[in-house]
Amino acid sequence: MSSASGSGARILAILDLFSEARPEWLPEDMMACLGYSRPTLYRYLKTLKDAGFLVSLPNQGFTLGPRVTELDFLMRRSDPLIAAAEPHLQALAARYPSSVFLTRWYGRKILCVASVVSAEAPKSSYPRGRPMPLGRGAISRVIAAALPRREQEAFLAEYLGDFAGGGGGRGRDEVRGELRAIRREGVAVAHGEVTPGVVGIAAPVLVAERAPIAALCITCNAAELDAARIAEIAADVKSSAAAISAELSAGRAGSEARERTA
Amino acid sequence: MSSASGSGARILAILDLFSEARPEWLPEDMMACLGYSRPTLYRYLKTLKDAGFLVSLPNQGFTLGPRVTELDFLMRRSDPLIAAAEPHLQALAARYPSSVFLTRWYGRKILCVASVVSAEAPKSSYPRGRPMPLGRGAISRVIAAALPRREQEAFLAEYLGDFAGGGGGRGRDEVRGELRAIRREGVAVAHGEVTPGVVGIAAPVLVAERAPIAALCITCNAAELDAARIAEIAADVKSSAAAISAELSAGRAGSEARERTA
DNA sequence: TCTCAGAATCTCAACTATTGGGATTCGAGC
DNA sequence: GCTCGAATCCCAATAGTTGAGATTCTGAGA
Repeated sequence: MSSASGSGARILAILDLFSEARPEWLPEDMMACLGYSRPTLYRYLKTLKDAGFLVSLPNQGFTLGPRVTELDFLMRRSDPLIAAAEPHLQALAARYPSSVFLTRWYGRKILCVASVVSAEAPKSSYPRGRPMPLGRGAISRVIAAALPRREQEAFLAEYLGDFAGGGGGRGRDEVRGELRAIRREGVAVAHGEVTPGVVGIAAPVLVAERAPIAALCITCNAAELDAARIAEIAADVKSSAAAISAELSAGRAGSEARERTA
Repeated sequence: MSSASGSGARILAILDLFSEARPEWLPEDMMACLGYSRPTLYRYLKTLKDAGFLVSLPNQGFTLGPRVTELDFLMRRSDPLIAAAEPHLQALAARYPSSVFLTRWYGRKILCVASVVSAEAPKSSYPRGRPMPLGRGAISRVIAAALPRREQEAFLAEYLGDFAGGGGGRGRDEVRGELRAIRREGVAVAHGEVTPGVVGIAAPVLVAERAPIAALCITCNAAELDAARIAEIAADVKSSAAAISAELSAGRAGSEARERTA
C-alpha cells in the first residue's frame, strides 16, 4: 500500500504492521519484518510516539496510540457528509426495522463511516471503520454504476468476476447494461449477496451530480419484505441520498466561500 | 507536539493542521503555514495520500482520509482495555441512570475511549475520541492520585492551580494529602466540577498494580442522589475498575505467551 | 472537440539530513 | 551494588532529500 519510497513512507509503513491479529509489536520483530536497522527503527518509533500514533508499553511492545482516535473523532465531527447524512440515517432506521449505513468510496475501498441499527437482530454488523466487500452487494453496484466511464472500466476490469458471478457468468457488456439501468434508476437492490436472507438497497451520494463519493444503504430481513415494500423503501432511500447530495453541494459552496475570505 | 526534527516529523506535522475549525486545506495555505517548498509539500502530501491518511478532493483541498478511520476501528477491536471494560460499562449503565466512560491516560492527555449512556438527558457528552479536561474532575483526580511520585510531582507542577482552584486556593501539601486519601480510597467523587449539577465518580485502572493507564468514570444527575447512594455507586465503580485491572493483567500475560511462541 | 489556465508532477545537480556500526547509558531485576 | 538487556548516543560516510525551474496533466469554457 505505502509503495512510495522515502523515509516518510517507511515510517508510515510501521503502522501497516498493526492488524487485528497482531495489535502489539516488539521492536525486534519490527526490525525483522521491515528490515530497518536498530537505530533507524528506534528513531522512526520515536517520531511516531512523539506524534501520538504509537504508544509503548514499557518493555512490552508498541500499540497504536491516541492520535489515531483523536483524528477519527475529528473526522466524525467535521465530515460534512456525515453531518448531512445523520438525520436521514436516523429517519430511515426509524421508519423500517433495519440497519442503515453510510459508506464512503475511497478510490479503492468502501468503508462504513456511519451506521444506525433499528432491527432487533441485525444479521450483519458494520460499525464505522469496517471495510465493506468490494464487488458484491448493492453498494458496490450502485457506486460502480455512478462512476464516470473511465473509472468504471478500471473497476470492471478488476471486479467483473464478482459482478458476473452473482448472475452466473455474464459477460462484460451484459454487466455494463445492468449498471446503466441502475444508474437510470438511481437505486440498486441486492438479494442476499453479502449476507444470506438480507436484502440490501443502496443509492449513491453524488458530488456535483457526477462523481459518487458515498452510498446510502439499508439492509432488511428478506422474510419481512414483499416486492411492493421493497419498491417503497427503494424510493425512500433514493430520495434520502438525493437530499444528502443536495445538502452537501450547498454546504461545500459555503465552505469554499469561507476559505476564500479567510 | 511533533517537535522532533526530521522529515518524518515534518510529514506528520501536516496532519496537525487539521482541526474542527479547519478540516479542509489547500496546498497553497499549507505552504504558507508550514513553510515547505512546493515540490516538497506535494511529495509529502503524496506520501500521506498513498498511505490513505489524506484524501484530495480534486482542486478543492485535502481532508483526513480513511486510513485514520480504519486504524481507529482496529484499535477499538483489538484494545484489550476496551474488551475488558465493555461489560462493566454496560452493567454500570444498566444499574444506574447515568453516563459511564472509560478514559485513557496518555502521559499528557485524557481521552475518552468508550462510553455508554443510560440517562435520558445526559448533561455532558463525551463520545470516543474527545479529549477530557485535564486538572478538573474526578478522573483527573483519581489518575493524579495513582501516579508514581515522580510523575505526580510533574503533574502537580502543571495543574496544581486547577486542583487548588476547586477548593479555594489550597497549597500543594494540602492537595498532596487529598490525593493520598484518594489513593487509599481507590475512588474519587467530584461534585459539579466539570458540569454543574453532575456528580462524577471515578476509579483508576492500574497495570501491574502500579501505573494508572485509564479511569472508569460514571456521571449522574446530582439531584437524584444522596450520600448513601453515592457511596453505593462509588463502591461499585471501584470494584468494577479493580476487576478490569485484574482481567487486563491476566490477558496481558496470555498475549505475551502467545507472542513468544509465534 | 479544442484551447487555455492553473494545478500537480518531473528533472537534476547541490547538499544536507539520514543512516548504521559500535560504544554508551539507562533501567529493571536479582 | 551488580548484571543483563533494552534504548539511546556518537560520528563519519553516503544515500536520500531538497528546491528552482521546466514540463505535463487535468478540468473548465468556448
